[in-house]
Amino acid sequence: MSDMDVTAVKGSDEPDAAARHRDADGTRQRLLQAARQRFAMDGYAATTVRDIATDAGVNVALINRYFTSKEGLFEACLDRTVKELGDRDTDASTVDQIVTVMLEQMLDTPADGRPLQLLLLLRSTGEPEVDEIRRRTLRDFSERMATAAGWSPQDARTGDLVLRAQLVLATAFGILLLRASTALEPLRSATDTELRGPLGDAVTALLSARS
Amino acid sequence: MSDMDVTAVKGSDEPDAAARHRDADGTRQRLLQAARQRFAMDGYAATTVRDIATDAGVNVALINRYFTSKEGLFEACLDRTVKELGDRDTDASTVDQIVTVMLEQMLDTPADGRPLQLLLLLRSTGEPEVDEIRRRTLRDFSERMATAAGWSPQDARTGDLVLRAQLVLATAFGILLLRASTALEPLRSATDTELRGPLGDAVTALLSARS
DNA sequence: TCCATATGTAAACAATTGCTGACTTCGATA
DNA sequence: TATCGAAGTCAGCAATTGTTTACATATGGA
Repeated sequence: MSDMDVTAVKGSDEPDAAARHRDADGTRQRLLQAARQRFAMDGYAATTVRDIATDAGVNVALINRYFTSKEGLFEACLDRTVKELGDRDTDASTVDQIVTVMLEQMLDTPADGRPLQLLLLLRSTGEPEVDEIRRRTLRDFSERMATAAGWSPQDARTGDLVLRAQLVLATAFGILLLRASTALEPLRSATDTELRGPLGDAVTALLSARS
Repeated sequence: MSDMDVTAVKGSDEPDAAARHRDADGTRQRLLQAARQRFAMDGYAATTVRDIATDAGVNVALINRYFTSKEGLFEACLDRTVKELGDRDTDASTVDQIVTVMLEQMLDTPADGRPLQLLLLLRSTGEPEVDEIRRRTLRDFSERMATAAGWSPQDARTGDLVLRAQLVLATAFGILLLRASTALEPLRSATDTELRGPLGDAVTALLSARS
């Protein structure tokens, strides 16, 4: 997470090592970014506010100033994930598109921490209220996926499609965990090309219309 | 904290509230059982040695006496899981049998904490040495599964079967997490009967011989 | 019976945790 | 320029953490 080398324009609001001082919004973003990374990778309890502050290159006290508490910072991270997850992929209407969206979510695009976004939904603070947000988000997500796969609440024949969509979700989470957290080979080093085939088989088997 | 909730501990001799005094081996077992439950459900960092001791109905200091440290206790839990995982399912040679074994591992058999056993392999202490044990165990497990599905290291056509087996593993872990830790409905309440169909479809699609 | 030792208990240790308050410093504005 | 508020720093608090130490007590063999 090196600094952007935007040295061309003087007086720009880029977070230059010298110019980023006294930039409250920039500081908030740096904290959010560092927190997402830590929370997603190591979990809530294993992450220290001092870790986050150090990663962000920011004083520890500012976490409490800008986010009230460690838990407040986590909720802010969660909010962003929930928001971005709500915007995205409302267009996926076929199983193939679902596979594409899933791969897109799970692929390493180092610029934004996309795969970490999802991983965050598996991390718990222990507070029931925050956990409920996670649960509802996952519920919504799986129901949208089920809908894209043909689910309609009235149709009894598609009754288990939500469950099946949640199995797809479970697969995605398992892959993310084994890759990012456990670093299991060869899964960890598998490219999206290598993953697309097997993952497509699994998702298709789970979501395609059956007799 | 009443003593009622610790009587669920499986002991060779009955751990009666009166009779269990001065039973070193029984105390070790009570600690191991409580620790597995906590570590698997809440993770390593979120679990307190005092939590474990209270669950086990045992003095905190005995953790260090019998297992040296919190991490030593975790390793002892891990050893047991690795051992039981090594013994089991060396006989699964067809995809159907793999599904059966997976369901057996994931089903709630309250007596022993089978699903928690697997979940433990996702929990990290942060110590690289302990993590390596987890990694190797998962690697072995997935290679055994791939072998059962027809993998041979020489045959290039089965080259991605280990990766596919790890996707099966990922699915299992995801399901366990979403059920036990996140309590996502309807997945959490799904019976093994309801799970067998979808899970069978996914595993078959991942591991069956393809053209 | 008596004592050595295994087992368990209680209290407190040092380190780390999240968090707070008083302080300084910068920058915009009157 | 003087000033006031926002942004950041610093030191330290109170609580919790894993661990250890000193002590109590039960148990079995001499």
